[in-house]
Amino acid sequence: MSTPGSGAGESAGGVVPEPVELWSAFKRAHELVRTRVVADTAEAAGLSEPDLTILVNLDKAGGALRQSELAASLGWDRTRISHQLTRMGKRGLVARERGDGVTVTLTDAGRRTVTAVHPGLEAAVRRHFTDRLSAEEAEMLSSVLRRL
Amino acid sequence: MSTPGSGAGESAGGVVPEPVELWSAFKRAHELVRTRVVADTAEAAGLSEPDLTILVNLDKAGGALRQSELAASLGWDRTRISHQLTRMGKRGLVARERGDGVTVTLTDAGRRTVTAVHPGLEAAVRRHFTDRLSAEEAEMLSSVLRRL
DNA sequence: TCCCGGGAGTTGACATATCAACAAGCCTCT
DNA sequence: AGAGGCTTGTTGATATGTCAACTCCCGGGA
Repeated sequence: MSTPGSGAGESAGGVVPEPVELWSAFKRAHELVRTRVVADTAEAAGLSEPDLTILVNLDKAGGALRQSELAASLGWDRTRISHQLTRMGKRGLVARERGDGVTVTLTDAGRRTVTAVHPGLEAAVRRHFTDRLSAEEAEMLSSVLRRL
Repeated sequence: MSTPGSGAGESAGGVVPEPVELWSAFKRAHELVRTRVVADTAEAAGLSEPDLTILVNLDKAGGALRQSELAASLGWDRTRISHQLTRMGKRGLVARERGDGVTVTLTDAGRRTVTAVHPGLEAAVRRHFTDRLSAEEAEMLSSVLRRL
């Protein structure tokens, strides 16, 4: 299926990839970067990738978020968040309070953990991801990702 | 808000995003697109996303691959592939043969399934992913993803 | 008031992913 | 031949993700 069928709107020099191919490449890149970053960071701190994701997101938001907002900001399902927070709660990284909905808070231990891990995380993300992009690529990628 | 739109190459005033932020955006976009595409395709055919991933990859390779090559082309771990193929083997979608390593083959049922699902998959990927990218963006994304 | 419907969270059962240990084939060196 | 060491694949235990109920709360109508 490599032939376009109709040579509509082909621009010089660049080949517009097939949709499914591009999506496969996207998944593969995600997989590779994720694996490498996790190997370089979470592992060292006794954290899993989802742990780290939640901690970083809460930290970025100032330490507290409504559970539904946390879910939305990650693109996660509500049951996934619920299970994950339950596990993290048992380990003392986060706390939940009922109010108007449920508010999730970083505990002191959680804050200490994310503070300790963040420099290594940033270094790993640079090493395995952003350092491999030019400035223009990073900007374009950022705008594209926001749009999805 | 600087929206590049159709402007090419000009990056006046563009803000290069923070590494961790960009990575979070990447993960979120992956999550959202994945969820939507799966909801529109796999669900209908009784397939999970990993099932679909394997089937499409095998199909693209002509129907057979060494297990380690399959793993490498997806960025998957060997135990993940092994478990996944075991599950799919039980459902008759793929078969394994020992030889120089292990060769994974699409069964007739597997081939029929992927053929049946492919049009819907392509439509869903367009709808939720590539249709939201300009041609230049798709090209650049493709080159960036290959590099990772 | 009662009932209905939707949003938000939880729970338990099952599917998938990860980790550590193991097995088998295949080199090479001695 | 036989002892290491490397690559590939498997297995079982545990962690994480998904699906289908279910609860609880709230805000209309009739």
